[in-house]
Amino acid sequence: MGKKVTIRDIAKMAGVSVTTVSQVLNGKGKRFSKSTRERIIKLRDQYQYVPDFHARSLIMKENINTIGVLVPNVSEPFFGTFVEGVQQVARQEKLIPLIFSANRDPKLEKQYLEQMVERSIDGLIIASARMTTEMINQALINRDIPYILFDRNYDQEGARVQTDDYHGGQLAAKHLVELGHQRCLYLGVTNITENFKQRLAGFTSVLQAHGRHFDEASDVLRADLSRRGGYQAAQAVVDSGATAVFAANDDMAIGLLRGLRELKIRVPEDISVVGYDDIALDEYVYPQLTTIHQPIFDLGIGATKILLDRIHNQHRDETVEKFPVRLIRRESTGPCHMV
Amino acid sequence: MGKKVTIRDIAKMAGVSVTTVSQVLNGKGKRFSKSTRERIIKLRDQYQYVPDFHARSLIMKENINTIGVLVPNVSEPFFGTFVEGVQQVARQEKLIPLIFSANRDPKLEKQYLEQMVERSIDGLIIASARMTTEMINQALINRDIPYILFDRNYDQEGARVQTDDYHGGQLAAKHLVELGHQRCLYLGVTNITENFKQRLAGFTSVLQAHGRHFDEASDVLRADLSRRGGYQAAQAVVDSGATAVFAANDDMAIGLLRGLRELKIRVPEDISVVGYDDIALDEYVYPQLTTIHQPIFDLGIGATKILLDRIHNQHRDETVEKFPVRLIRRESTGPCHMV
DNA sequence: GTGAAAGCGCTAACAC
DNA sequence: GTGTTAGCGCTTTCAC
Repeated sequence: MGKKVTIRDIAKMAGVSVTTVSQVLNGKGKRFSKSTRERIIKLRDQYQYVPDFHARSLIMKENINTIGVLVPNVSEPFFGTFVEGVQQVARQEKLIPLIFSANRDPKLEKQYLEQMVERSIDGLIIASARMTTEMINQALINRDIPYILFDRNYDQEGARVQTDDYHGGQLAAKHLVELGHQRCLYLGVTNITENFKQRLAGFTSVLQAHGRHFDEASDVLRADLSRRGGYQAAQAVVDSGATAVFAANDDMAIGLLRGLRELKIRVPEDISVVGYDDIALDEYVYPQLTTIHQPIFDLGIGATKILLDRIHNQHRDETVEKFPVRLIRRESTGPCHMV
Repeated sequence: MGKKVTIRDIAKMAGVSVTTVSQVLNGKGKRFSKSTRERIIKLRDQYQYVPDFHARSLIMKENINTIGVLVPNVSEPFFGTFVEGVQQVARQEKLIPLIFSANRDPKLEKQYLEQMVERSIDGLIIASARMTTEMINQALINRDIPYILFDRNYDQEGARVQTDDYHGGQLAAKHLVELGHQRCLYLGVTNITENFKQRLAGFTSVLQAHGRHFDEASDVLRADLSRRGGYQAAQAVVDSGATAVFAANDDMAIGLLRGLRELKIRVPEDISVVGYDDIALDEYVYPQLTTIHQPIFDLGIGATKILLDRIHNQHRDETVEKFPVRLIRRESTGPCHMV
């Protein structure tokens, strides 16, 4: 316990200068005698000397091998899986991922962002629907830190990984139309971020193309983007008389499933439910959830790889990497049984 | 974009010395004239000057207001909720929580730990069943960093938050005995960590006290500590002929629920299932899971508060704070229907 | 082969 | 009221 051993301590004990120790320990000590080198190495091991991180980064300015990851909430399965993808690449590349979970609080997000910048991270992955590019740049204080955006507005600039939400919405609608449903509902938030808007737009377009009536005023149910939100919306869903619901994400859908069950509504016999994301949980709820699959884990991997590329190659272009979505049919959807 | 503005730049522009700037910006500038102070503040805002973190911590050595949180896996609901508890306190206390998710990989855990130490965090919360106190101390390189243990072996030293796992096991057994079950199974890992051992011991003790036959060789089913593990164990559970199962945690129980459903076994009519933890999901699965409640969120809060106390007051005692567990009866358990 | 010296950006005694 | 100076622990030129 106690005083930290510094490079000077080692130098003194080895009877050499700090320069020598520094050089040797950084693999630049070819010019020193073998005996000196060995003496220093031995001392380092013996005293468990580790160079001070701050002193080091004060000089070196880069190559810290740290990336920051800002997500709304790690405890949501969606972001949890995303973070796992990031971590997988991080492990391979010997990167340290600093995870920040900002609880969708813009002020906190900004604060965390500033913290990361101060701590001289090499790059950033930002999954926040709330922050505008402007806010991000401001927090980055014009420092030249590469970052990748994820799960956010389309209308912003910046490199990012993205899935085709519009197509996802289309897939959901097509599936329900094929099952014969006449009246379909969208359950979710309508205007918060572009990705949700896109899902809804894709959904609407297919519905209308098949002659279904759908307008936002009557066929969109707003609810909190959470299991609880979906749960609480169950009664409204039933009251609407619709036979199918497309939920903005799986969490809502799972909540809705519970709500419907408690109201003695059978899924899919009475009402079909489609979710969005394909979180790991979907197979464990009852009935198993039909959903639009997003490759969440791969998105984490992809985002990290792109980031690394930008860190090392100083790309200034705004790559947009698209990942495919697809329908996963499980048990929560079925043919329309309305007479 | 580009050069970072330093304290010297500000000083030059304000026509004062760096000391003046430093003092003013750190709220220690009472002795300076108002005009000087205002000039400096204005310049800082204008150029968005932020003191360099590393330069700062090189001198200050503490009061960085950062704590490290090491968990096996943020994407597991249990740890996700725990981390949320930590974050709540962190927000209130203006602490920055650095979250590390080490995927139960001891080497990674050690590496992350070292990283945290280097980055001069003020304290640590370690949730790892794998690391021994010795390993932790080694990674901490004898630096005097306060840390709190969570969800791990009892037989280690160190301050920690803890729940009474033995009692939890007892509660589960008592519940099943009261429902008339004769043959009960324990599904889980048997000997990895003390908390699981305790659950099993408590469970066993009550069963035997009530004259039930229970021995580890035949009545303990081993499976992976995950939803998948529970799922895969379903057939074995059925084959055993038992009418009730106590799963080591909720994730396993939820997996088991799915497995039993697919095997057309009714829960709770044919088999009762009790989980452990009371993760938020329990109310959303079908049937809703009867479980032993651990105050996960509160444990996060508690751990953080104790840590803060230790950071500020330099306690050297090894506080062990106990949190209560209780049975939450839901739908997955019922009277034994065996003839 | 080795080391002295400069300096990264900042804070804090201690002068003036 | 304000500035000088001395580091924090480290890396890196450059001289010997």
